[in-house]
Amino acid sequence: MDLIKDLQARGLIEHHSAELETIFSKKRTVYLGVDPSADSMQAGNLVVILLMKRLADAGHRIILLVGGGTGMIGDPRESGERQLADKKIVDRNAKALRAQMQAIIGSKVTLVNNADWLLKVKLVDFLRDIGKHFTVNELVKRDIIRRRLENPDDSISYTEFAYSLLQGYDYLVLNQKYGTDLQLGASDQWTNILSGVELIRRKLGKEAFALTCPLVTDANGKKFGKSEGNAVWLDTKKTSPYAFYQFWLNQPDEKVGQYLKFYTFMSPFEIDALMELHKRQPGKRDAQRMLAHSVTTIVHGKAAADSAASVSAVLFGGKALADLTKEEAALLLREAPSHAISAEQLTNGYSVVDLLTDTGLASSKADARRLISGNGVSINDVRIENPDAKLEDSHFENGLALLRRGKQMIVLAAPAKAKM
RNA sequence: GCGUCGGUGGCGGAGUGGUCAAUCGCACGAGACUGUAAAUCUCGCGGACAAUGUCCUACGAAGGUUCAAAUCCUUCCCGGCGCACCA
Repeated sequence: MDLIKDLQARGLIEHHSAELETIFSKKRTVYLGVDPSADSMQAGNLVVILLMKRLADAGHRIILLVGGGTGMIGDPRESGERQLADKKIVDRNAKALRAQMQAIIGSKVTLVNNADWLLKVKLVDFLRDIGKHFTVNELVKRDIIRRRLENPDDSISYTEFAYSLLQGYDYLVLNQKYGTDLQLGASDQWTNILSGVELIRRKLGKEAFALTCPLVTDANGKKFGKSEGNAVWLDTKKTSPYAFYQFWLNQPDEKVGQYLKFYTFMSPFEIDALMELHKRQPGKRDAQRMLAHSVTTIVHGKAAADSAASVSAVLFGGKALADLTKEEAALLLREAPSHAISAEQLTNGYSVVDLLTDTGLASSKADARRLISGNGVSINDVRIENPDAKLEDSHFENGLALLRRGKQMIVLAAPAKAKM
């Protein structure tokens, strides 16, 4: 299937600045900008990263821009002025993001940081050479800016107002330096991307293109926000491969089909066939299983995906810990998050509350107690009912205690000495 | 600069001297039902502890009045609006 049809079948195209046939009539140099406001990307960013990979695989040249310069400012949001990021943090985040994208997309990627040119820009030169090509009349018509102008409590600073010029300038620089002639982004970046398209046309008389994909939303129509606290990160330190796998496995029926198209490389035809099956037996969750395994493979590799699937099968297979085979128990100990308990702790009486906070399953002791009184904690699938409960020998099976918060958050506790 | 209104928990938004760790909605977490789903319902949602209670921190910041302050006063910081200045 050719690229255009594939992208359309997946619903990956939201806006495009010219006919798709024109845009893809030759090999392009494509760029995507990522804002370094965190040290890891998360599930929301992944669609557009994978879109880049799709283009790369189709033979287009790929440039990834980390917004080390624009990240100092931040693009305008719906409401409320952004906090300016600290320079050191931006630098550190930029490095982390760079490595992450490289790993997913592969080797033939050019990486640039707009701090390299934006931080050198002289104000008066910028206003003369770039600012002259933008009219305030046009800028104030933009949705987000207009909304913030109309709502006095959310007024917008000049800094954020000018953000679009910087992004436009990035495109201009990349066009001159690398011949970049296509910019990608999520649809919320559409007008910012067009700034660059316009700027290149006015200043250089050249045509450059723009393409956006839809913003991914969850079942409630909300976008996966980085600030929501429940973000699913690509960094294994922030979200373990097991948790990452579980996230995808838990997607609702209404969304699996779309996510398969957005987040995997299965062909739209295969996906449709799978969804047909799934509709007949939604309870089997085959579509979710496929989604979880595919995405985990893309991000963390096949070995990690296989392990996550195996651990999930054991944990949700309905078997008691005592009934696990040696192999299964070993697998759990190897793959699931674990926590060592010293002999003294055990003999001195180690409370379940402490165990919950020490393993990170609860954010505080108060939180741990709340969870226990809310029937949310179990060890080896036996519910802990007393908030003052201590960890005892009887809690261990095969030398392990499987601590569970809710259904999916698990940590294995094992005595420090006993190695299996 | 002057005047005026405002700044409350992740967000929105009540409260305007004790009954306030602060109504309510959203978000989030747990439970029930299910299919590790959705919808629905229930509970929870600052922290520590000798824990059905006690204490600490918290309503922009710092002081003050009071037996008692999110609530009153002073100063400062930040934002909105109006006026002035400047054009």
